[in-house]
Amino acid sequence: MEEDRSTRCDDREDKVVLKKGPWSPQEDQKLLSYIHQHGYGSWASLPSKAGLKRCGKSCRLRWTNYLRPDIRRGKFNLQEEDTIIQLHALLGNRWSAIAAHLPKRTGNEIKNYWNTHLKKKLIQMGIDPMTHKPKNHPLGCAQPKDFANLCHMAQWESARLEAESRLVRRQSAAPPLPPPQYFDVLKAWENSTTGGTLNSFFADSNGSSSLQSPTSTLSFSNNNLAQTAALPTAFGPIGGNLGGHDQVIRGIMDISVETQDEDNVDPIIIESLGFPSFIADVAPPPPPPPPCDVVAGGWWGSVVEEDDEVVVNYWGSTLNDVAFSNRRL
DNA sequence: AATTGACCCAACCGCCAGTTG
DNA sequence: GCAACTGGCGGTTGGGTCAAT
Repeated sequence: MEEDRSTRCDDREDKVVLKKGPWSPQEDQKLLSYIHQHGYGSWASLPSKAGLKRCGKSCRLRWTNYLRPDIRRGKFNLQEEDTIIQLHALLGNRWSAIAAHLPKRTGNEIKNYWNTHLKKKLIQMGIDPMTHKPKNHPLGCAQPKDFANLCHMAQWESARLEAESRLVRRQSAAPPLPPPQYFDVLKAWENSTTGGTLNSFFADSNGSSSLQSPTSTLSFSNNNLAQTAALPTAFGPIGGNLGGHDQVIRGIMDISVETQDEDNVDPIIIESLGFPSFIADVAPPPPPPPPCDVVAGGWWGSVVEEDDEVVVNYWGSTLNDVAFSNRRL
């Protein structure tokens, strides 16, 4: 492939001197009118065609973070804050994945907001913004396997979302991206809260599953299903108290309905939870945890014994929030 | 009014994965 | 299989703004 060398941002001897720094209104106008007429098929060749002395990378950034018409600027509302915090707990610093659940917000904007506002907010609440655990939480040393499974699902879906959006971008460069596909787990969740049943999501225990997004080539293998099916069992300790999965799920549904007031996240919930390390699969493995005296079931078991509703409430709220944000896309 | 420091955010940088020849 | 290239992402920075002194 022949590269238009003048469009690279790297320093080169044969380069055209490229402008850096803030964009002028004239440059914005040039970029906008070019994209309006031709779309943005190739960022590498766009600057020269549009008459801009910028590298393609800079043009792409300007477009995606500022000029795109579907960007909402201004303060984040409580619902958005809530969603960001909870998605960060699930996905870590994967801003683009988080942005996929926040319509009209860019990853860069969310990243900035996290670094300048939300991080401090959590710290003030006594929560470690990276692990989402209360600092010095006595139970913070164990991570339940089932939580890891749920986390794994979230990450898996996130990766799928990214792959699909990449595919779509390649298939049609100029037209705006379609709304991201549902987090399948959340889709089932949402379905269940609006008349469907979550049981149908878990119904097929034979290993086949209808969980497949229209564009995804991924399907649930037996192994994947085993992990997926861990969701109901993730509530096993509670199920033991409540008497089976159905009841557990119904309980979760009820709570999720109660948490429809998405502006209301009780900090006590977060504090009492001692969030598990959701990002454990993404980040390098943490140092071995110090020995701790928790009952069988570790973090989960302990918290459940003390306050099982709080745990369910958190997940109800988290999943509900993501589903809510998807509904608005 | 001048200075200082904190805060905010647009833009840049470096890295990585995927694609192409 | 390899090198060159592109697009995308997360981390970081620099300059503008604002409040406190």
